[in-house]
Amino acid sequence: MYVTLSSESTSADQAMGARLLSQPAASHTQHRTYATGANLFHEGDTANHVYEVKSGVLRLTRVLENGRRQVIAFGLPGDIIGFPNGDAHHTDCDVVATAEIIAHRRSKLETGAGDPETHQRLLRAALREITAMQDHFMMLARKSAAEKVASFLLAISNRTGAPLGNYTAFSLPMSRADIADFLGLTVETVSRTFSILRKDGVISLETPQTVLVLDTGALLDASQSED
Amino acid sequence: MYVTLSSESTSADQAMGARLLSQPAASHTQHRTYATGANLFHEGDTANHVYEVKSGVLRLTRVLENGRRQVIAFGLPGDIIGFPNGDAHHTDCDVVATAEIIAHRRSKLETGAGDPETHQRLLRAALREITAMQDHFMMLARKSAAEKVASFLLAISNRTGAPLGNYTAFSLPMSRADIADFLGLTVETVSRTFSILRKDGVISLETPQTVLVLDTGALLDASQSED
DNA sequence: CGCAATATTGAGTAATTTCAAGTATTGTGG
DNA sequence: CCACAATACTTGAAATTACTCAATATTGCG
Repeated sequence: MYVTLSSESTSADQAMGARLLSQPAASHTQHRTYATGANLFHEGDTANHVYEVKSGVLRLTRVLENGRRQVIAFGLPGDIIGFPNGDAHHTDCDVVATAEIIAHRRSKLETGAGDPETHQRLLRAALREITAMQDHFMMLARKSAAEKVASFLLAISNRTGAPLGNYTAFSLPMSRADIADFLGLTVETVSRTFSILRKDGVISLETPQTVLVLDTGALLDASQSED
Repeated sequence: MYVTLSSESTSADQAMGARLLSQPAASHTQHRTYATGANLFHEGDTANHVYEVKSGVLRLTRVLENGRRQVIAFGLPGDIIGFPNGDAHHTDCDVVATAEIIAHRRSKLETGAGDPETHQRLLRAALREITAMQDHFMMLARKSAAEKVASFLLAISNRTGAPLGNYTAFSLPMSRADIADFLGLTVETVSRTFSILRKDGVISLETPQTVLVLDTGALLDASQSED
């Protein structure tokens, strides 16, 4: 059971600087709330923690020299992210929707000494992450734009959706550009695909960030073309 | 330092059946040689081991219901593959080129008790795997066919290439279909791209499976379009 | 040597991107 | 609170890329 504290240190200027890493570390587990736009770490930063998302949404990104960007993953509640390779983080991690985060010292992942239970939990999360990324491969390499967008909406819906009458509602805090960079599409293609789903009565958008799934079956069909 | 034994049990009929998993396990580490075409495990199999590649090439694949296939990774010498999620493997693993394999019991990954050094080594391999997959994301989502093929050749060249005069030679034991399914392309596009690289004097193919890199610089340029 | 499997090449097509407006939405200073 | 600027999203048309289908060539194996 985790106690989620909204510490007072949530202001943008503090959060933006990832002050977390420079704080005196009294315990091995820190609870913090990060505001939208805050950065948890940059690519190349020394990795001292892995992060457990209790609420909100994080975004892991990687940028190629020529500016092309890839969103590696979104961190939703329940996810543990920021697994380092060697001593450094290999992605940027930013807050897309105000998030309560538990920071676990990296040593808890690396050795079971002291807290074997957390060690096991983090290890299992890392292995789960590998499987999740393999799913993402299928998405990136072997699905059409329509299937990608439908799969994405379905995944978010299943993870964070709430029933609303016969429908399912959820918020989409990330931008169309984030979605495009996650799915390997352009912003225009993502937007067009949303429009088609709307025209077909599969979803409805209260605002561009608020989705109502009207026909889950149709969305499921759209997520995996038949043949 | 590892001693690589070519055990006598290399015949196809034994290797094909992944007999390894049903053998009495006297030790926690087994050395085995698997012939081309052999299967180490299927998706859904109970995962008792992770596999360290000493020589040869393995292939990890995943298949969608509608038959679309994704090659998740190739296991080259030095790689450790087959990290399970829960108790089951989530990919198929087949041998593309006769391979010497060390099977480590899964327990060695899961707990440091007994052999903390191997535990650490396997854990680090899992984290390295996450990073490698993130690189693969950029490839699948954000590169053109030409860039994908060039990146792929470069990666294999760096991992397994041998100098030959001023050039670099290596073998490409996997089929064009495997390469296509790894890069998210069709066989035809892969073949065409090879032809272009050949016409441009970047590579030369002794046989379709034997590559000679004539101009590493040009290959490097091709792997990351300028802008 | 001949056959089956694999790889290459060609032509036409479908899908997504690119470029270019246009329309909302959001945030900011007056 | 409003006007304006900036940002984000949507839509359209043209261009490009990779795919599909089809035929041919090559390779490897029995």
